[in-house]
Amino acid sequence: MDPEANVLDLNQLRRSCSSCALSELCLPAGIGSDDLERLDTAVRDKRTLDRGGVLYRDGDPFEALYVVRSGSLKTFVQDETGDVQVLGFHLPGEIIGFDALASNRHVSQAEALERSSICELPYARLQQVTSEVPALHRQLMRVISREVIEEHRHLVMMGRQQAQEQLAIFLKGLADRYQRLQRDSTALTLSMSRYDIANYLGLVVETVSRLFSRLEEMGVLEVNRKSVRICRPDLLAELCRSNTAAAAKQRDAG
Amino acid sequence: MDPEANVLDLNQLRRSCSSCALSELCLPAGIGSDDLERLDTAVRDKRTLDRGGVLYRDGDPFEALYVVRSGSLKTFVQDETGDVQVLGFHLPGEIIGFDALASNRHVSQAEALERSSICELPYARLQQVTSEVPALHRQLMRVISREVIEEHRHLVMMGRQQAQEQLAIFLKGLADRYQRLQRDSTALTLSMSRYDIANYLGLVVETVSRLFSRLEEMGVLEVNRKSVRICRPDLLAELCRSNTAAAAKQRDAG
DNA sequence: ATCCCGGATTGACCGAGGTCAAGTCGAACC
DNA sequence: GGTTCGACTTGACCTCGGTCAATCCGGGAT
Repeated sequence: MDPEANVLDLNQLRRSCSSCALSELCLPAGIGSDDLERLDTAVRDKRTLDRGGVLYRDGDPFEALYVVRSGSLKTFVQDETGDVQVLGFHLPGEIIGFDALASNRHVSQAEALERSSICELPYARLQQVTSEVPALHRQLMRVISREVIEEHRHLVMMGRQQAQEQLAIFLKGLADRYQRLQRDSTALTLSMSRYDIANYLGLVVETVSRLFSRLEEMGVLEVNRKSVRICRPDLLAELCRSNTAAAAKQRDAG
Repeated sequence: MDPEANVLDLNQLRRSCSSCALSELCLPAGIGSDDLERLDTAVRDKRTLDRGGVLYRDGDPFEALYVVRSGSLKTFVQDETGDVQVLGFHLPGEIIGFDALASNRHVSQAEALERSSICELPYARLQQVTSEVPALHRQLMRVISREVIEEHRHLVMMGRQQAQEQLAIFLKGLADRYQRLQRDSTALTLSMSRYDIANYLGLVVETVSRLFSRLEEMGVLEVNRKSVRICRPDLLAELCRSNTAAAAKQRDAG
């Protein structure tokens, strides 16, 4: 927009999408390097949030989409009685804020679980760029669609699984995302509280606590406060679908 | 916009978006009449499905988005063990098929609950039109976002509510959608089976059956097979949030 | 008209997970 | 270094909803 600002951008953007370690996981995935430079112009800046810091809250006007650059966040909805449902936990490379597209207001809240840094994509600019770069448009749709599918997974987990399977699936899911981030997928650091986990799974905190203990007794995990070592990934994977056979008699609903 | 053109459109496009009774609920909502004509060119044709007919199944290549024109469908995922989770029920004006945007394959199945007719929007064509009509692009994003929000509602319902509240919310939701369709919102016709309802809510049929009976005893409903009369909409609304107070102690998760 | 079958209802019983209460532990703060 | 506070764990008990089984009922086929 402002030519002067553009020059500055080029300096600032040295460490931007084009060179970001997350570019293969984030919006740029599958985008050519020239188009990538265009995308860079849509990234306003990086925000930093401390633990508990709020990125957006319910009712906030829609201004931007956000990419987690480092750290982690939770998103949740809260009804008039104050009752909370955690919708998801978000690791680097993941994009949040889509809930506001429908009504131009956020209908959920995003909160940092630890010190986190965020890339902000002002929607007006992003829209302009996507209209110029069809590949980016497609990619954006793909990312939203992934969000829809992720929620399907969440729904299946809550609706059909036993508590123990739910926790196993949750941990396995985290481990898989660690792997995509090139982290050691057997050494998880749970930035969220037990309350958050329980709420996310539709359980109470006592149940989650007991399940961690049980999985430890079974030799699947070693748990120490927020750090979880997956000693037996094979067993964990096994637990993700045991008992499903029993539940399968509800099959072919209708 | 141009009143003259409107008259012409109505003649030319008798059976198309421009004259469709659903246009205010469907993709065209908020689109000018000239752009609407463009949208019409993206609608391939109408398909008709009988009860049990499959619109798309898990693994099918992504070809189109679909608008329910009449009748109703359910969407669901099915895991390798055959275990099903119903994701939603879809009434006229609602758009389905977004799950395939991520990977160009559907990851769920859509099945007619009764004889239904469907508008097919081939995605290649739709994409071309949306790239020419920014308003339509926005509208499409808005519709997907609504899908995300709808799934939030589903998640909250499954995660936090008692069985009776769940059923109340389900029925209230249906009634609200009936109202948008200008139908009598106190006389529901449940095109889905009790199994489908139970599965959707994460319950078993017996529980759903008992709850219908209980709500009937309470004077809230009159139930006769698939037809449900809501005698006391006020009570039904009340039931949607009672007991939430008790659950609210899990508040502020974390 | 009768049979049959699948969806739906109802009852008796049971168990996974919620509730309530009593600790334990670690980290932050004087 | 002790105190405090909140997150977490563990145990005892209870309840809601699941399980199993016995009908009921209506619609379609013979």
